[in-house]
Amino acid sequence: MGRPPCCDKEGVKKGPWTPEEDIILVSYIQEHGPGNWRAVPTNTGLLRCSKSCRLRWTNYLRPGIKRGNFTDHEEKMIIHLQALLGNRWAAIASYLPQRTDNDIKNYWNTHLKKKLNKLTQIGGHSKDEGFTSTCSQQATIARGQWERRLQTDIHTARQALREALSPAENYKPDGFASSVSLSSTSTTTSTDLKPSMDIVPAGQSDQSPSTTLSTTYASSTENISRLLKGWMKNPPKSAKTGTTAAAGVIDSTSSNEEATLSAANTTTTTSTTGHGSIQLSNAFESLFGFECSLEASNSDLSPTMSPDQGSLFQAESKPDVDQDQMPLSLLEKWLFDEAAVIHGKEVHFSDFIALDGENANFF
DNA sequence: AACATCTGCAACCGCCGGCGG
DNA sequence: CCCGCCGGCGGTTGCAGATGT
Repeated sequence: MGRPPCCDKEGVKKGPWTPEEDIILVSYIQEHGPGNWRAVPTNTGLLRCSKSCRLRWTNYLRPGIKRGNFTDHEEKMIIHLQALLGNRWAAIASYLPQRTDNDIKNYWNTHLKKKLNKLTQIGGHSKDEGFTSTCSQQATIARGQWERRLQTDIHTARQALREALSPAENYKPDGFASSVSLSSTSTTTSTDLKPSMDIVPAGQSDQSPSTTLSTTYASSTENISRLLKGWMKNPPKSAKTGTTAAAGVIDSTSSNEEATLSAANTTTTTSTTGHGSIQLSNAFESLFGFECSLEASNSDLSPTMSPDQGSLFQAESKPDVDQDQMPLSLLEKWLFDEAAVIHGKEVHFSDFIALDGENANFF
């Protein structure tokens, strides 16, 4: 309250980042690992506020970010997740590990909202756009069908959840437990955990690269790409062990990140994380990328992914606090606050989707 | 070819919550 | 318990490039 914004300081540069700044930032993070953003401007000499540095890193420079066109599956997932979660872009982004919340938000605001608006105006009878017609139908019927279906699943879910939570509160799948334990310290660095993704430098996409790419920035992205590749090959020594104290925020998660990122370069995954994330994505793609097979929703999700995979994915690659912390609290609320959820006509599907993802852990 | 309008996206802003002193 | 710091999140803006006239 009343606290001046961090960027009010004189001499803080604003506006687009230059390639030089990017390289400085990447170099610093290469050296120290992500985190402790407060120290970044002072240590690097960048005339940027810490927030700007963090944003630049998480939204643009961070390895594993996929840029360029969204696939149909991604679009469908976004549409449905938005319908279920609302404008909780970070939560939505957590289900699309390669996309940033900013990216998804932009994509929604510029593309999908428009599409859906158009379709709802038309009445949802568009036939020329396979995707959109499918999605408009899904968007309009999804709630009802999901509600019905999910309500039928509620009983089962609740039973299982009670069993899972009540006898020993400490029954948590490994990943879930670790997510809880890590959540307090890894919120910053976990944002950067996009394990086992091919390094797709900013401005380059592994699929149908955007033709609107800024050519003026191409050289910089290449530079950064090289930088990052170098980073992958030579993970920061300090970030692995010694940075913990220095950075203050770096923890074991970061080390995992480094390890995983290193592994990413050789596609040798050191843990199941990457596969978990991919499988979860696939699971959701199977969930949302249906031929309108909403029937596939819950039942398909669970077998696609082992509990460990799902939980590991959540623990290690889900930056969002919802993924780390919401499940338990939400589940508790959901479990014990019956009237709010079950009897209300307006069932909060955000709860359900969280639970749905959680089903992978619990069921 | 020149101008106007539209679009996409990077970045900023303000608020909020967690955490530690 | 209070307060300040820090980072995360969602909404919004501004600009550059694309497209239309």
